[in-house]
Amino acid sequence: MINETIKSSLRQAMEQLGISPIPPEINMERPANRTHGDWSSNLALAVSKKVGKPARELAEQISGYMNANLPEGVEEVSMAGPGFINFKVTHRCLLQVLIEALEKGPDGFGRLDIGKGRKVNIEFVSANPTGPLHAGHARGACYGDAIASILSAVGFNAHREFYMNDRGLQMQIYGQSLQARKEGAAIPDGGYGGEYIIEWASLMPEGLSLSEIIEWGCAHAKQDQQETLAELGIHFDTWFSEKSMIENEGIERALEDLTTEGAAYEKDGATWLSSTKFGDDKDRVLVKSDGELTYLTPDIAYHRDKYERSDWLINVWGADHHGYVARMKAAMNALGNDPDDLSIQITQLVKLVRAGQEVKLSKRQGDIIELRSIIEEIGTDATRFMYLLQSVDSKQTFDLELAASRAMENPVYYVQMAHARLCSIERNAKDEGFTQVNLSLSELEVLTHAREIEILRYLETLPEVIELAARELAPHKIVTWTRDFANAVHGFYHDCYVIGDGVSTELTNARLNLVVASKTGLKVGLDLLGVTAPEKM
RNA sequence: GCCCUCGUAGCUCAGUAGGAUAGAGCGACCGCCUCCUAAGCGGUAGGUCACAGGUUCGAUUCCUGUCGAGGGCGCCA
Repeated sequence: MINETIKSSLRQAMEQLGISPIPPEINMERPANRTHGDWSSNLALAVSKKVGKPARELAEQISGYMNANLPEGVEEVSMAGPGFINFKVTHRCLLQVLIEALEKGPDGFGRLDIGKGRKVNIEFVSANPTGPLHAGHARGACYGDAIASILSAVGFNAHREFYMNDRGLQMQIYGQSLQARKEGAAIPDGGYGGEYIIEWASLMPEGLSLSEIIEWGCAHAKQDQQETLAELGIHFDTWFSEKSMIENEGIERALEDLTTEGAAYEKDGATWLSSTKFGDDKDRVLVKSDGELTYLTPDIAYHRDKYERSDWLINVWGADHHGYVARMKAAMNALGNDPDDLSIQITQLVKLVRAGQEVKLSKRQGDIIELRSIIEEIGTDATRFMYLLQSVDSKQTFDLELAASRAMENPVYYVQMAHARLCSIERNAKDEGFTQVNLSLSELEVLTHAREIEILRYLETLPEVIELAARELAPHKIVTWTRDFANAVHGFYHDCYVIGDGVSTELTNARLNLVVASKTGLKVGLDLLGVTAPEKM
């Protein structure tokens, strides 16, 4: 990478000029303003104090030296502002990204190996098996799946996991609700009042016992959820059953070990976790005085199980669960698992509007807008793209009507259209007898138009963007890149004809390389988001 | 009361491991098709980065406080 080359030449320049101390880490960044160059270093500003000379003076000295001894791939070094050293990269160096993208293709370009095959377990959705997935599950579903894809792309061994709370009181109530609806009776107090219960009860076989009803209901809910997730292209590696930990005594063992570690105690007829010892603000009940487990206890056993199977755990939880973070980390800490290996990502709420009007998420008692109906309304691609559009740290609002529209102001269409246009150029070129053939650097040198340079510059940043998205578990950074890159593609499309009068054969061939490389970039980005890259629209 | 996330253009949001003139899309206004999808491209207007302190050569970014929005503080799940 060119920035590595620049770093070592900076270091060399300091040595030659006798400037010390040389910092262990030299910081290279992309200047916000392109006229400042392709790369920039704040080296002079950073060391100015220690060296005892003004930053501008140091920057002047270093850039002067480097201009006289230009590293490979650098065209110009300059000092600017309060003491930045800016680098302008050569045209040839910029063109290299084309060769890389074309050689690696959509399955290789932008892939890194920072994960080194480490196992990361991503638990997300984990809806109760008592009903269909609803609007509230959408953001976590899209987010969890996207970070799993991104982490895979940077060399982690990613595992998608869904935790099913298939035991406990709420399953009893769910079963009783189904049973009541089956018999045409009123649902019990605090029961599941949703419309879907009536429908599901009618699908249920006659004459089942309550425990059989629960088993049927659980399986039915799971299947229903699986279908919805499949529509979104989300497939879990593991559906982990809470009940299975009763059968294999995992919960019991967790309780015993907490007691052995001195992290659990008895009080008022209940068993408590001394979570305050490990950073929580109060102790939490593990076993209620009636002998029933709280939600926390099986979840502790479950997380411990995940620790045994993975190097890194990521949980995607809704904002309403954030209060749960401290106690889970405390419990893991008590059991001797490093809480830093557990990342808990909280997703903030999403508000839906339709044509400017807020969409009420809960329709009536027990019924919430189903995720399925959102997918039906706006389509799979728009669902994924829109839910990934913004940082999960922020509350989000988006318009269903806009997301469903086939119009330029719809960001999904804007990006997909850029890909479709590139494909269209390829098809038209083929009709004219041109097919894309990988060219050499010198043959690509005809690509000098400002629009072409802009594409090269954006394309080059994709691997960095993927790395950042992985490091920060932030898929929306990839979304932003695809939107910016699509903008560059549309500009190129508009101003640079690939085939036609006045375009030389050499230029057509070079531009076809740019077209295919750009397609690769868009495809890589969209793949990571789980959005299709259409050939035609 | 305590905890979490957020507050950036009229609207929806990027940006911040401290850096140069704070960006995009939409909306408004003005241009651009005899030519690969005008489902597009370009331009103009629009900002006290909620507010007040602090740290720093430098703060939208870090710290403290205030205000505002949403969420959470159960022997519920």
